[in-house]
Amino acid sequence: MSKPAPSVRELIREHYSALTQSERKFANSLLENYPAAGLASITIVAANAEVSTPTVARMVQKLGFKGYPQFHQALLKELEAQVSGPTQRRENWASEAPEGHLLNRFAQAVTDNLGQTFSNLDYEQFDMAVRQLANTEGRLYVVGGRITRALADYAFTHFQAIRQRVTHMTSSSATWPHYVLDMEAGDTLLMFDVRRYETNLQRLAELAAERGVKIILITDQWASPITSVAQHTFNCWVEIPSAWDSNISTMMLLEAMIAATQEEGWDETRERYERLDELFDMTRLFRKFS
Amino acid sequence: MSKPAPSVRELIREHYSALTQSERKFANSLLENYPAAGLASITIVAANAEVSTPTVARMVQKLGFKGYPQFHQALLKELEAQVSGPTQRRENWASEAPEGHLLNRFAQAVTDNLGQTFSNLDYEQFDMAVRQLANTEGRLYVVGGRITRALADYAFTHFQAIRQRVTHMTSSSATWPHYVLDMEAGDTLLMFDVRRYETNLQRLAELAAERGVKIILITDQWASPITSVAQHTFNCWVEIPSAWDSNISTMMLLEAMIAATQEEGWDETRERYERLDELFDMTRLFRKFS
DNA sequence: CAGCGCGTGAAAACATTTTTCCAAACCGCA
DNA sequence: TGCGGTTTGGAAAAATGTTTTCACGCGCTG
Repeated sequence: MSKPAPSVRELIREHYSALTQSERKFANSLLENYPAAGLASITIVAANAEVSTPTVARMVQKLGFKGYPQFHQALLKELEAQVSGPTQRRENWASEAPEGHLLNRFAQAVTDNLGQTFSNLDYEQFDMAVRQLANTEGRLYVVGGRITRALADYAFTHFQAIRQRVTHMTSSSATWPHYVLDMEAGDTLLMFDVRRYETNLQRLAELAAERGVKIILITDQWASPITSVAQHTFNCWVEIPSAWDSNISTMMLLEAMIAATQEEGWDETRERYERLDELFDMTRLFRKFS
Repeated sequence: MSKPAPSVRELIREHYSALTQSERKFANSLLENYPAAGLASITIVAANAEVSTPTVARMVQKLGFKGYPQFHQALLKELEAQVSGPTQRRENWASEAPEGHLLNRFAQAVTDNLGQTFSNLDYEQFDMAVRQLANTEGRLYVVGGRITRALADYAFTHFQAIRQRVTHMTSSSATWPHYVLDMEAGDTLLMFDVRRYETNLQRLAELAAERGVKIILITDQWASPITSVAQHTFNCWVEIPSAWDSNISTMMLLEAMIAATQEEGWDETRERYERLDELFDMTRLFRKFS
């Protein structure tokens, strides 16, 4: 063969859009546990993925194999090539990219950041902050800086779905005084401030604190000065080999908070969530999967 | 099992003295090309070693297997263990939180997602997409859906910093036709579409594709239908134990793209970047660390 | 050199796997 | 709600793989 045969993984990617729902179910099962989930007989493999044998048979044909045995052989070849291959895959999330490829350097940095962030996370603080976020007696204000505005937006979109009384303070600091005017003791202010800490944000934090607002601050490993007026501060590791900072760990923390908040107030908010879900269902074109 | 199962290699050595001539012939053939020479069907394996099928069948029974299929399975297991062994060792980001704490469950899910996303990433596609993103001859349009709007915003903020001619198509789809009007062949459209794929986005993609715009699609593991008109599609794993989907891996991919784009066109954009940096410096209050 | 026993593989019998076919379920759509 | 196309899995048919049987050949032994 002149071309290097594409891996089964690649074949799945390539044909994924042409696969039916059950076929995807199998594809996912295979990708999740690759390639082990494809090494047994078609009967067993199908049973593991909870689809029927014909489904698997049809799918491997879609991938371009003449039949299941061919597919099976292809997987074996890959496995074997990997074992006898030049270097044992590196322990991390090496993509197939070459050693020094940006993707791999990047993956390394992200791993480190997430690891650091997690191990420096005080889960009791986390739980308290979550309780605060789930408390719907006060309003919840969300605000971010130049870069973190997107995160604040993301937070807003989700919190809005799971609780009432949420406000996104737009990035134009000119409008902030209006919001502050309405803040009351018992309200919560979720702030994002990573380096180039912004003066405006600090002023806002001070004003809010004076009014008795509880501040939850998500910042970087060097900690924004807002820390001093915040109830709860969370530090996220953000360094990557680049001129700017990564917000993946920030995002991770945020999502964890959203998930926890939702779990916290699930009984009360479930109905709300389902109603919203239905509203979207009414306009959607494509079905959500199982 | 209490004892670690002995490898087939060991079994052969152990029983070697009890093997007949033809059986040894097969044993040697297997050891010479281990374990590949034992992975096919008994018929083929026997033919390769130039012995008869019964010989192989008898021998594997001598080794202690009930039949050829069991022997075959054992070889597979070994192979698989070899491959997944060192790789599988996942970093444990466990915070100090208790075992079943949401933080730990969440960390687990995120690890899996990032791992999956990375290993399914086609780095050649990635490089091509990056080259497209770095190409400033055409405009770069960025757009997202209901949830991914925040990501599109994040992308916009960064791309705007590193290159010229970037447009963020606001989330209100009513304004999209105006943008499409101005699109030209050679332009690039960076789209985010994760499930509950949105009809509007698909229409937009189709219109843009018709005008010769290159589409880079960032979607989830189930692939938005936009795939069919996109130049480059990237799948991000998004499942977490929650009613909604995680966008951490999406964010990771996005950041990797931004980093790569910046690296790609660094010489041309460095000056631009520094100038912007200075502008921010002029208004900031707190010093950037290190 | 006849007789015995073991090793071997052809071929038959058997078991399993794979494929094909088809009817039922499902889905989007009018 | 009913229609038309697609998807799905049960079951039978076909193919393939595995095991067993058995007869032949070889070499050793008395």
